Amino acid sequence: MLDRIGDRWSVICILHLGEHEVLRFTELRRLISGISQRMLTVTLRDLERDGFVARKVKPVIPPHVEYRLTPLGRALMENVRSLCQWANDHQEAVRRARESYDARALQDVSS
Amino acid sequence: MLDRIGDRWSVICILHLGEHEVLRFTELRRLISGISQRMLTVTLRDLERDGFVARKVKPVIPPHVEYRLTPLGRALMENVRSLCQWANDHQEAVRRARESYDARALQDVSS
DNA sequence: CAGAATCCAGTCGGATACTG
DNA sequence: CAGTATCCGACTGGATTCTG
Repeated sequence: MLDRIGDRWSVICILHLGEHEVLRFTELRRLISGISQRMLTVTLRDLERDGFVARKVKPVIPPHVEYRLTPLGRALMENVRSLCQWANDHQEAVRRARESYDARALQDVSS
Repeated sequence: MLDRIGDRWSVICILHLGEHEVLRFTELRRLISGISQRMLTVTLRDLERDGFVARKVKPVIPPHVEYRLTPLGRALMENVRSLCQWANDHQEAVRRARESYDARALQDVSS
């Protein structure tokens, strides 16, 4: 299951669905700028398969498909969100660590 | 930073370092059966670069290198562990969701 | 012991074109 | 609108070999 958490697009999808209750395919596509429609399709199918997202098709023309989090998906979203929150709070520390590491690496090369 | 959380080997490394305080390269390698020495090297260097892991080299022959979590790394580990805990608690639900999805998918094909 | 370097097969994901 | 299908370049990570 950690695969899904480790997947960039899955996380972003879940986060957006967490703030919007229900979203159509194209709405999600617009929210997640940069995602290809192929990856959105694949990601949503995987999330649906795992029981995190519910997909409802309204049989009209043109097609109308809604996505929303299941209770399980909402629970996952809470966890993911708090992890993202933590990541956000400490990203500055990581940035500094990287800078100092890279600086040391440069030193080691020149010596 | 979510890259690191999403990386399978990073998560496993962090978890092991969370229960062992300090580990040598080969000890980690043995604990994480299945990892190649290349990926262990790469993973540890990335974790060190991000400031999650401290690497201490004792200049003896043969080499003796120790890895341990930094305070930042320990904080990350707590988060990761609770997420893994959640994942574990709900993996059965996911398994069922997948089964029912796959069953439905088969139906749809045959109809 | 703890890596570094190289090679290479497999996978991922973007771009594009087509459809009910 | 909401996909599916195909092609293909890029990156990933394992296996292997070599080193202080």
